[in-house]
Amino acid sequence: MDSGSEQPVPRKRADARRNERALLDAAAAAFVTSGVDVPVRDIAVRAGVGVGTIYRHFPTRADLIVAVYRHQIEACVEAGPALLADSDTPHAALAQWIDLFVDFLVTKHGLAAALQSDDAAFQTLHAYFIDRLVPVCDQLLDAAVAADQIRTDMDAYGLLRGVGNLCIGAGSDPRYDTRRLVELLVAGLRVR
Amino acid sequence: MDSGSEQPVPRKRADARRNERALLDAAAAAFVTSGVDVPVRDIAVRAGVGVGTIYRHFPTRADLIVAVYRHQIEACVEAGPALLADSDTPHAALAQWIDLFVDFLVTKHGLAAALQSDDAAFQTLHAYFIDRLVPVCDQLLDAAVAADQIRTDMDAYGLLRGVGNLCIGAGSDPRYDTRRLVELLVAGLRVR
DNA sequence: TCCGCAAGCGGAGCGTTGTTCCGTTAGCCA
DNA sequence: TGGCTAACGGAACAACGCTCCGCTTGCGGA
Repeated sequence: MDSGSEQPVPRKRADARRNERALLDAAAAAFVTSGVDVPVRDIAVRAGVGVGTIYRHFPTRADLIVAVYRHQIEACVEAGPALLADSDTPHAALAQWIDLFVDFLVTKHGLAAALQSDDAAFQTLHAYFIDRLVPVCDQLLDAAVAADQIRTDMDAYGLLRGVGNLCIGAGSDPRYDTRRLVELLVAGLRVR
Repeated sequence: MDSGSEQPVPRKRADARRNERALLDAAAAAFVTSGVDVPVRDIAVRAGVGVGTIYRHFPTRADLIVAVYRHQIEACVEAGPALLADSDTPHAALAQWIDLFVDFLVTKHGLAAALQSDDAAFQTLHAYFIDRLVPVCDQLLDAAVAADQIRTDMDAYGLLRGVGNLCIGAGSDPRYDTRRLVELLVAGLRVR
């Protein structure tokens, strides 16, 4: 964290900053209408730039996705400790936090699938989610374990991937109720 | 089911039958080494045929996948009633049957993901699985419900899709334990 | 204000894959 | 054996990810 009066990294050119902003807006809009798998060319057209400009600012699709959703993910990260402090029980906090995570995922068409993809282009995406969310989930799990509310043999990584997987295809079929399945999973976590 | 001495549909030409067999073998081998997303051309080369021949025999990738795995899926279908008859409790039968399903899915790289894909090319695949497996699962669920062993608010379709989803990415990361998560899901099903 | 340079841009173009289409080949039956 | 046509093969087209390089333009210095 530099507190100097001037940035050590030289400021980017005005058009570069303008394009980056335009790309983020265009990508966000494109993700809503066509999912995170929307063709790169479509995003470029929306933003009024060439495809080369996209790759210069965001080398992989994962970088673009992370940039678009960073704020929401961070909000989810910060909600963890807050829920733990406010909820009646650690298990309730865990359930509510997972609900938040599900809320986030099911509204981003194709994101849950991209998260589990073994495509190299999505490695950064996977890493970012793991890096930010696993510690929070770990904290919630630890608290619930300490309160003797859940089994001890489930780790945060596995749980988050499981929940993420259950969010794949949400909304594609009215008979597939993501939330009920997640609820089932969390219920299975309880000690009996 | 026609029991006449001759088929109403004229027998296919010898080369056509030979190629279909070669394609099934080639596809099975290609699926093992490269997953069910293996490029069509690769399968054609393995089978020693042109790509046109693939599309003539199997109009969509789903048709080819179904043809390759039909035997194993039918075995799973038939195992349902057998387990129900042999197991100690309906819930045990359900758990064992789901284990069989998981066994099948986790050994087919990419199949679980294809199953949930909303790609039109996989619609037939999805439909076939649903058509064959949902009734069996339904039977097992009904028996467990009748024995007061599980909750009544879960339908076979939702459960199977949930289990299928949990199988996505199996084996891609040693920290992701598909079987434990499925076990958790089935545990959450129990009445408490 | 003007100049020069390099940061940044755009999109043509290549490689990969799915899918179609049609000229050619070769089983099958009379 | 001859001819009809089922069946074949692969060229060709479309869609997409990604790279590369000639051109543009923002910006600091004179």
